[in-house]
Amino acid sequence: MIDKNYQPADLEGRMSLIWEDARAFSAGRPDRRDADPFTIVIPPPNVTGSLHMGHALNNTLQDILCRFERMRGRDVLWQPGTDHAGIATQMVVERQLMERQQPGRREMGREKFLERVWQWKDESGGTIINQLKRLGASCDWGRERFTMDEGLSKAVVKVFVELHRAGLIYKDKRLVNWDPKLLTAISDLEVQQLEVKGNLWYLRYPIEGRTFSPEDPTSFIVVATTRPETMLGDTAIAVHPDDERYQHLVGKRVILPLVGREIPIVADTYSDPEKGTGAVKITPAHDFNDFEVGRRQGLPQISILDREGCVALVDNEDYLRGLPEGSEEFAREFHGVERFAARKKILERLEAFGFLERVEPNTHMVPHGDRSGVVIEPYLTDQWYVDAKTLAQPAIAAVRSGATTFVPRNWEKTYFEWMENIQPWCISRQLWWGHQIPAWYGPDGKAFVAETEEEAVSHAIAYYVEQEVISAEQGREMALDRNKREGFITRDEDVLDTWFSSALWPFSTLGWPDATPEVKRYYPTNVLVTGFDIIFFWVARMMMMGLHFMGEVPFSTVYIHALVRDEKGAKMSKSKGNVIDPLALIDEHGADALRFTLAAMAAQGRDIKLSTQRVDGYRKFANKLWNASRFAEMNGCTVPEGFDPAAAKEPLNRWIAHEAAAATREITDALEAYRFNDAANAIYRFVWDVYCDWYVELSKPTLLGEDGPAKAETRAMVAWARDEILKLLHPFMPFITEALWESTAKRDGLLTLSPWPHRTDAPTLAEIAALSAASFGDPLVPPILVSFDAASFKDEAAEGEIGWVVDLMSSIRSVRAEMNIPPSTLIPLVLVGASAETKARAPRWLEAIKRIARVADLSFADSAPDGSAQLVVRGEVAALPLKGVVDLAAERTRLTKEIAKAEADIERVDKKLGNEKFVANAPEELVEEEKEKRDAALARKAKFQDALSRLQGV
RNA sequence: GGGCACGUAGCUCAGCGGGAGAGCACUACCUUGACAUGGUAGGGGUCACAGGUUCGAUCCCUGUCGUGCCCA
Repeated sequence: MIDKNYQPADLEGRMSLIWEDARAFSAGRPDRRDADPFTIVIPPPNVTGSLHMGHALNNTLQDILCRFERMRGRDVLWQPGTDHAGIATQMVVERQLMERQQPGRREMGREKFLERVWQWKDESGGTIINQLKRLGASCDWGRERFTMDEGLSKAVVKVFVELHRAGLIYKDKRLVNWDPKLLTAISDLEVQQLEVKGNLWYLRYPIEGRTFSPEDPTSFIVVATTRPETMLGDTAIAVHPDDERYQHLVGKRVILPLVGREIPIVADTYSDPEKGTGAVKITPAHDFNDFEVGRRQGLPQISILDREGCVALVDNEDYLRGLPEGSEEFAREFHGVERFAARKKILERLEAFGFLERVEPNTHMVPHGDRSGVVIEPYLTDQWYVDAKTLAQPAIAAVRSGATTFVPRNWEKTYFEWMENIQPWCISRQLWWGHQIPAWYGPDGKAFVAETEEEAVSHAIAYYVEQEVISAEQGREMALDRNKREGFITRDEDVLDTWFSSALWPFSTLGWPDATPEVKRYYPTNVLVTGFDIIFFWVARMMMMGLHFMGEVPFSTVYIHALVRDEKGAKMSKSKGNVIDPLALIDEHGADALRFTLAAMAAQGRDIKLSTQRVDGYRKFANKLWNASRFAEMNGCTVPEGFDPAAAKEPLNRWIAHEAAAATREITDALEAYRFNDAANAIYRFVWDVYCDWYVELSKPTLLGEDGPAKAETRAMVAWARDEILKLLHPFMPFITEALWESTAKRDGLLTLSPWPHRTDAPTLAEIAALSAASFGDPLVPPILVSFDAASFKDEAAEGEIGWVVDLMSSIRSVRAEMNIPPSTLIPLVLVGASAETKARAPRWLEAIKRIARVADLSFADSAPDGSAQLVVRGEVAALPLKGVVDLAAERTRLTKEIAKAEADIERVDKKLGNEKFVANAPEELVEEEKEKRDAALARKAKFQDALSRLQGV
């Protein structure tokens, strides 16, 4: 029994349990052992995450593909899991400690803190998984993985060690993006360039050997800078080698104001003569460009800030080297001053001594940490790097060769652009939550990279014995006794970038590095579904790691979907307060409605502007299906055992089979091409416009009429078509379809595991004509290539008949509305000069016509009765005698309009056909088509004119 | 500055070389035995603008204007 009302909330909960109990989404089901695998790995959401609209879209699309392929008989593995999200998670737990006024991370110590994070993960880390289940995600939940679980950690260590051994991971001292709030290095991708209104300060640097005077321009050189506080670490001034203004100064030295350091003026093409004064200060330890200039020019690097972004001059040997007497005092004065306070203080001092020439407002881009939001400091530190340039080569080649393709294609350009200019990837993070780097340092700081501490120890001992740092005897003792080597080597404290482990996701989740059956069966995966914002973060890196370690691309297709925005097109963000919570939408409208909305709006290459109104509309769609199913139930519609829809005799039933086949084909084609919106719209139209509005309506007379073969067949067919709908709609609206599947018949199994409707190639008339023409006269090709198997349902006669009924009814309704004839008024219908075919058809549809078009009775005549409204239906005239019922003037107006319309058509076609070039150049079929249109329009015009003259006579 | 999109009905968006489409909103009518979360009919668009290619351009090309995003 189907409930009277469609209530998504309880129905969706119930279906989730049914699927779970049946383990419906388990990969490797015994009955599919021989099936083709179909694999998708989920983009693992952060454990800290809560389902947002982006997740909802991303997972809806993946689920549609998985359910589609599962119904097509594939062995589907949708691999779920979560990401440990280093910085984000650590921040969440630290915040929690602070809110509860508990000891902070540092006070607790590393071990205790990590315990605490794990505890948090166990308690709260499952939130998003449950939310994904509410959305209907058909993942193989039993295989859920976490980037920091044992198996995945093993993969991470293995990858690190192997890449290090291959020279593709190395330690280097260079500038990194340093986050002075989170106190860690971050990668280029985690830096956001934000436009900031600042100033350009013009500073005078006195030239050595001249007496400095603000009045004497020859006594100094002016440099422009946006970061005056870094002048403490300047080690040169650069001018362009071709800049004539400064030729005479190259090679001379200047005295760094306030500091007193002597620094050279060098010629370097980095300096842009158009910008500022053309002379630029060089601070290699605090600016990426300056760092490169410094390297080229052999300049010292003087770091003048500490980890927290405060000036650090006391005991700073690099800074103090070579400075005049009394510099310590200045150093003490500025030591510990925060960077922005220091900027102000230094500017005041420069101004006081006449070193500040002028200030210009200047808007420029400033790097910010995407997590902390603070200004990033280029900072000189030792970090671990991946040689991304080398790893990128095969990854570029794989996309070039088509081993992996992007959908839509244009994202490949973005991918290439980035991959071809890829920079070393800084992978070490000064955090605690994450995979600790498997490197141990000996007493002299030499690094030993190994999979285990034991292994590192033995490498270290061997090395130091050979270096004669320790004796062979000592070495043996240390190897045997843990206590003896206490403190001999210490592990690197840093952890890896979260994306390092995510990069391994397509194979680490399958059990790699072990040679599991899963790795063999499910790698490479079929498609990756993700947003364009993580092509660099994730997709590119999976490509690199997958190719390097598995020797094969991790996925053959990357489907890039759009961003979900609010209804005005603004990016959803907490600060703007325009976030639409998918869970709230699910509560209100149901997961099915939300999913359908997202799918219907997921046109390739276009962002989704989500409106809740639309979601509500699709809930109504679900309600419509619900009620149509109730109608079927109330009329005893079931599919009898062994029923063959292809054997249906009734034209209406043959017609719906034909339409179902066409819809199947359209939906299947669209899904295969990732055109989710086309697929969604096709099923929507089929359910509402075809099945509900016409098929069910036209079947009512039969269903409500006397028992007999026609009624039995119609009952079976109404149910059969509904089942086809449930299947075709299931990937989009899994809950309601499964629920209706369950409640409308006794079933062998779940809908979600039922076979997808047979993809019948129902060729159009044009296709049949083309095929026949193409094969005509060729003895090797049979006249018609397409075999019309039992399930092909192609039926021109049925299509012609139902098409005529539909057109007739629509026309009558239209005229009635225009004439303002109330539904209560039944009018007679006269078919004028009807063909034999029409004469045969019409009585079959009498009941339906009476009912739907509000017709009193039907008769045939050779000419239209006087004073009747006349319609042209498929070239034949239908008359509605309206004498006394209707305003004849209104009918005259209507006919005049119809005639004008026909004339306009004729005129347009004539213009075309009158154009010699058109006739000469356009394809022959098109010219034929135009001629046919012309004839049809002429005939229509004649009939309306005839009708009009008849009306005049009244 | 470089790159990628996008300007189509009041709104949100499909379509993309041969007669302008959907949903919502709007107007009128209808409680007909699945559904008023419904039905029927209808109004509404020089497809941003200007050139070009073509027999033919909303669609292809160029430019202009406007909007958004990514990278430097």
